Amino acid sequence: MAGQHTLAETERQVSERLAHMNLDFQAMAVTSNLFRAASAVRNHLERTVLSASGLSWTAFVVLWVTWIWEPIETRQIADEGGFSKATLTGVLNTLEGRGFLTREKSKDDGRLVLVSLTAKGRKLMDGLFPEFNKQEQKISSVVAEKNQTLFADMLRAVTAFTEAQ
Amino acid sequence: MAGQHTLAETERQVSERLAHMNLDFQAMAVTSNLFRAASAVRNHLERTVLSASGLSWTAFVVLWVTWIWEPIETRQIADEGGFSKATLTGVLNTLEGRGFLTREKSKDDGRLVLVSLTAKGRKLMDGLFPEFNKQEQKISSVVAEKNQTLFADMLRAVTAFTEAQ
DNA sequence: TCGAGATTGTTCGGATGCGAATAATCTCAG
DNA sequence: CTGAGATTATTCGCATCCGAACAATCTCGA
Repeated sequence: MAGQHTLAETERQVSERLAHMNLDFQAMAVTSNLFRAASAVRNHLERTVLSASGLSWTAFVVLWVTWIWEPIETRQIADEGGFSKATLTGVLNTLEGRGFLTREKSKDDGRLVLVSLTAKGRKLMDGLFPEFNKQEQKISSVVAEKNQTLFADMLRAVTAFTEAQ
Repeated sequence: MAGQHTLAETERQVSERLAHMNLDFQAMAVTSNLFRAASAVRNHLERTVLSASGLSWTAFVVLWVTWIWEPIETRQIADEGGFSKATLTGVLNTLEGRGFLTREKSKDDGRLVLVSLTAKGRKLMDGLFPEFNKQEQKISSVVAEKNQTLFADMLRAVTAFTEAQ
């Protein structure tokens, strides 16, 4: 990112190339900036916070969701994190191998697997998340305090609508 | 997504579990909803628009950036798309193999590679992008018209600040 | 009771995705 | 002119990532 072209230059070039197509450029700007922002923030947090612990973004999300909800069913981790069950299986293998969490068959329903953090995993999150949140705070501060709630609300609305489709 | 818990339930559980940690919950809500939104929109667009053409999200981004700027240097594609050069090499191999674009060594600088769409690739984007934009429009419509510019501006600010870090 | 259909986690094959190392090429001080 | 350093795309190894197929398990009407 932060490429040769500024965001403004890119948007100008886009409207120039696609002027004849009768498109909704405002909608294009919304989604395109949504992805740029998510991608930039993700890369930043991976570099500044997660890489020191050798965690990928997805691995961190899995740990975080488990931290909040443990014991948690795997299908719920995938739901909360927004990735597929197949992906989750692989990440759980990695994290279980590193000793951060454990899998356990549910007694009530033989199809389900319950995930919990180990003491090591809990210690990792206790140390990592405050640092993670400090970066979140810095990033969010570019949006004026009074607009942050509106910002989060709009993002929530986009999520809710899209998932309902 | 659209899991067992609503967004509100999740945020309540988070503040309950982490109440003792003195965190910035508003900042947490901003970034967490940023990723949920980006992920939901990406999954939705992949399913409704891209899967019919057998395109991954990243492959589509590569084609789109090339469509706008061709002929374009590979390093710029990676910049605009927000992924690494190593990733780009693989995706370019895939797309070149399917006949959507071509690579060509720069005459001015032997290190650079220029990418252009083939007629087949251009035809694909001519057909695909209007449909893609229609979905973008539907998604953006959940944000009130008068707020869309503010929304895009806030996303731009987040991107700019984060990349500058 | 029982079996067809639904649900779940895993496996499989193939396509991203990245950091580090590498070879080719360019730049520019001396 | 020249060679040390910078820049670029690729390669390599490994960890995601996904859809589809699969086996195990559960549900629930007949």
